[in-house]
Amino acid sequence: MGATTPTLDEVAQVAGVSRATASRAINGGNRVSPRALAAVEDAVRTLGYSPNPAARSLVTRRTESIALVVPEPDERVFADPFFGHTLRNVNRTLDDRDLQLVLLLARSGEEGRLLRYLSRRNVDGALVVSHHRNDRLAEHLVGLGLPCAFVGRPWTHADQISYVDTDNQAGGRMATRHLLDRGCRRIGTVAGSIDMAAGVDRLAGWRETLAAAGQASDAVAHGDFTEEGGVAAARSLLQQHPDLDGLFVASDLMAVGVMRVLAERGLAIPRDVAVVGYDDLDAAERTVPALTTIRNPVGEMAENATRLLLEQLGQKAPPPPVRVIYPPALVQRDSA
Amino acid sequence: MGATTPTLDEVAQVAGVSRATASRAINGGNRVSPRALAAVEDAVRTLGYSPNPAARSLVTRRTESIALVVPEPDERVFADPFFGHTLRNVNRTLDDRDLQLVLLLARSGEEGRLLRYLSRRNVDGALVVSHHRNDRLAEHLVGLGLPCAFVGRPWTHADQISYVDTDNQAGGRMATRHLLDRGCRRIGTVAGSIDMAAGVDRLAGWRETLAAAGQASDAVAHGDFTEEGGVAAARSLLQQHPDLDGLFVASDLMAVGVMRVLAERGLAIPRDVAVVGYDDLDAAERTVPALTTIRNPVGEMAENATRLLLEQLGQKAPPPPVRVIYPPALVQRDSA
DNA sequence: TTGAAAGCGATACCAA
DNA sequence: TTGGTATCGCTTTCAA
Repeated sequence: MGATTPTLDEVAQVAGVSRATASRAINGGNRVSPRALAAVEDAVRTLGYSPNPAARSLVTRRTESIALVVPEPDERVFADPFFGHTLRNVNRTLDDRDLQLVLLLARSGEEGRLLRYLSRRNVDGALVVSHHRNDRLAEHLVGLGLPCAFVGRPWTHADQISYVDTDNQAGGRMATRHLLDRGCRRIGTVAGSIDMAAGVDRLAGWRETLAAAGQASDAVAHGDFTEEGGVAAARSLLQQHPDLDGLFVASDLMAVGVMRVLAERGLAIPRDVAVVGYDDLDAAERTVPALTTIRNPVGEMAENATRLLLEQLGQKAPPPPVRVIYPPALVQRDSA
Repeated sequence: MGATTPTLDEVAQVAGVSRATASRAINGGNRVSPRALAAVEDAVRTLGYSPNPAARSLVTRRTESIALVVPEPDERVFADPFFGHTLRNVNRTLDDRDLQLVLLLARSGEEGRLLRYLSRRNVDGALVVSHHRNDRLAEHLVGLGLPCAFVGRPWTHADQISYVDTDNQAGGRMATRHLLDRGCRRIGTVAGSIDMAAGVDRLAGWRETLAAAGQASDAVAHGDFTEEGGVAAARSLLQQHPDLDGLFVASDLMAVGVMRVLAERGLAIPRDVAVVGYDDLDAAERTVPALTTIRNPVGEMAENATRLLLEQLGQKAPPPPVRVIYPPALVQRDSA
């Protein structure tokens, strides 16, 4: 079977109406008599008709799909629960609307294909997550005039783009203050990538708090937000600063790696070294001891970013950019 | 500014050629004089032209994109390293071709939207992963005549669909035999979902081997291939059969949960209870003790399925379905 | 409420 | 090698 897909013309013919009426009947049924509507619906059913999306969007100039853009080598995407939570909440927020979500990953480090896909307006809008300093996404999207919303502050064009974020610097301060308060005298950090706003801001919060307390802020190692990155960073950090008694780790996933290293070295958590993570995703509850961490409202952020994007899709003129910043919160468990 | 996107007509005008020539120049440049080609390329650049995909695919009847279909509630997708590996290898295999990969998840359990998307031929082909007994994907795709390939044997229409798989039953036998060989006398299993071929086949292999050895095969609990599912299954299994000394767990991820439960109960692995997992993804190396498991060539399968799909895309007539079955292999580590 | 007809922006055939 | 032109399948005025 699958010979040829029926067209709207055939539907109209079978229903005994014009193509125009058939079209109206299919799209909401406004200004169509009940009689004609029923006839068309019947015809659609018997013919197994489904509209050709190319033909449709050629005239409507809409694709009825939006992209979730993750400019990230795919290995990382699935290892990090952050993405799973985000995807899930985006998807959930889309439930009412008849929009298809298209997940776009930067294929093997080259973003050309990704940008081209967006340029061609294969989607009506884009949600950007895990944006890096040197990807050209913000610039590209603004130039394109494509509706978009970022999860996490864009590096450039931040005044022209709607985004949601948390106050990562405040989170870094909060974590560091907690370590100071529980008596740590030598506090290091496993920071995130410096090409991501979250990495930079959390580090700044840590540094600032130590400076205010008159402590040295030289014990820094950078991870890449992966568990293995946490392992490597912890190793080099402990190597250079064996006297550390507190660690602020810029993500829970990295903290898992860090805790593995501490365990290997026979260092007790929190007695020898106290550890504070960041994110409060499921990983945090499962570590031994349970991880004290800074809660990042990942789900709310994803949902809200999606809403910001959906709002733009209706409008013809781009609405003024909106910014939503969530406050972080300390979740105390057993590691600090 | 994103006023209006230039059309091919404008490009042609600027380049001083006809629309037909401009089109040829853009698509491969065959039968176009070097002079005309250069002029068009210039015009494209200065105008910032990119072709309208809707208009294009209206006539070519191709979308230049393929779907990775995951008929799975999204929570699970990201928790399982299986998907990450699959996605990554699919993506990698696509690197040479200028095809966009579109990830389609069944949104909150309803597959209607997903099937509709495929019906409309929004993609040129589909790769299906994690297919369940009661989803209508195989039937739907065959009915549609849409090129497709499955990772894992389809429940229906298996003779009309190309797919790759491993011999899961042989894997189940292999794992169980290993437990018998190391002296286990009372072997249970945490099986996978019975609505997935892999779940059923691995269980069958276990059962068959115990029967052949004259042992009881009544200690069965079902998990859903998640870590939490493994925890729950292990609890109920140990409750009912406290005398177990060997466990075949149908996925590494579930095995992680199972090992947590055993640890809680103070049961030593493998001394008190030997454990064999399935998949051999990264999780297996990280457990303590390291997990003995059955290796599933996930990467090769994904790559091969992608190739099977790509081959179909060229053809006008559907080529005969191809089936590739990989042999499983036991990877012995410390848990059994 | 209906239908005739004018596009939407490309590709591809065919004659030149 | 080129360009005129017929499509592709649908939505959307506009008159009736």
